[in-house]
Amino acid sequence: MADLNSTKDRILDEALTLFSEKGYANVYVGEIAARVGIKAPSLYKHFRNKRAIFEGILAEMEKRFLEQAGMLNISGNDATADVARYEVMDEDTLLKLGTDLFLFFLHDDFQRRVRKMLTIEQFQDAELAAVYQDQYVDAPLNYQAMMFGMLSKAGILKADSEEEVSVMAMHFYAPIYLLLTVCDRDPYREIVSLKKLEAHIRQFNKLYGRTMR
Amino acid sequence: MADLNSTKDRILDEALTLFSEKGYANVYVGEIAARVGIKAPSLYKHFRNKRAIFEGILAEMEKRFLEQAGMLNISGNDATADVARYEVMDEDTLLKLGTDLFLFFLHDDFQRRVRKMLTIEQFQDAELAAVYQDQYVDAPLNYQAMMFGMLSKAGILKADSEEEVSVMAMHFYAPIYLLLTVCDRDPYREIVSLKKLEAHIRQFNKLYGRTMR
DNA sequence: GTCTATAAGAAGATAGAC
DNA sequence: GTCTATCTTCTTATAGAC
Repeated sequence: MADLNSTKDRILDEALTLFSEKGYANVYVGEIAARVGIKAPSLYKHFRNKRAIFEGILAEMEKRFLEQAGMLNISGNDATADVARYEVMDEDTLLKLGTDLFLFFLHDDFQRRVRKMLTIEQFQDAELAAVYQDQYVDAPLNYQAMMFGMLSKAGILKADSEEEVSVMAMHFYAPIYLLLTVCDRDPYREIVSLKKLEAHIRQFNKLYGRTMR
Repeated sequence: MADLNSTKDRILDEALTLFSEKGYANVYVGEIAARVGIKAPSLYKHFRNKRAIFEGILAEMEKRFLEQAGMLNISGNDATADVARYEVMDEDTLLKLGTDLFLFFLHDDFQRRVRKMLTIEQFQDAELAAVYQDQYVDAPLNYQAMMFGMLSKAGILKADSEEEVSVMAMHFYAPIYLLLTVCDRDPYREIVSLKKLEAHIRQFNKLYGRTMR
């Protein structure tokens, strides 16, 4: 899917779009083919069967998720550098952090389609559920907890224990997650959701920020 | 579905179970029939077609949701009575409130299956998305906001404005929602999630409770 | 209301020409 | 690698006996 000029990648791309809108079972191979501009039987020169297309999408997904996690780790492993980076954390920086996370998940085309597809297909198979769990729950919570842990050690946020930090991460991320699912369901709610997101983060900062206590 | 002795209601019940596990398109009428203990053609004496079974479930759903909303309104309309009820609100009462909400959504068999079915089918049709939005986002948030508004007027919780109350409701409910979707995806995470829920509510109380400030 | 038999059609997949 | 023609299977739904 990296190169949308190759037919194989265009198949994956169109299939992902359709799967994310209608679910795997409601998409017919002829539909995918039509969007690519070929006939159904030609698909079988690129993929063994319909299932293989789905698995091709999962493979691409895994590849991109790993790249993404790698990026997080690079910034996350060097605690000293990170503390330095976040030392200047104020309300507007926190707001930007949350909004960026939200908008990346919401607007990145690949992210959006994969998330919707996994939402539909998550109950088919434990592996899909695990991918969803990791990507949209555990990884963001762990990342936020790591960051807030450093911020609280640096005296910027107020937390008395490791557990408080992990709850703090949930308090920061759960509203982002909720608003994300709201916008996936109804894109017209995006503007209202962005306002709610901002109100959430400002109040989060008021509740947890050292300067306010 | 009220009377599970009638074949018609047993069809709705088994269909809901299957739709919530595999999605509408992956369930065959013969499968539903087999669970009820009849053959596929016999189904058509009770429902015009497969779609009518799905719509029968939606009708039952709407009926139960309305009953449920009625119950909330009864307690919600009389503000004086509610303030009196919540005046003794302390951390343990708040904890029970949140846990009850969580466990009702999670364990009530009808709720659980309907929520999973709507999760799978939400992108098929704007009406299904709207039902989901109302039942699992807007209604709980409005209810919590109403309650926290009263509690803050009564001086039990700390909020300076209407908007703060609505953010407070999101801070209370969003983690509940997130943990709910986690448990739907993987029931083995229920025990851990209940612990996280408790930690969340205690910290919420610490952040927003008047007594702590 | 339930059954068996069967029609009708949809959808995945293959064969083989170009 | 793409096409047309076709096969096969699966699934919904109907007909008509009991």
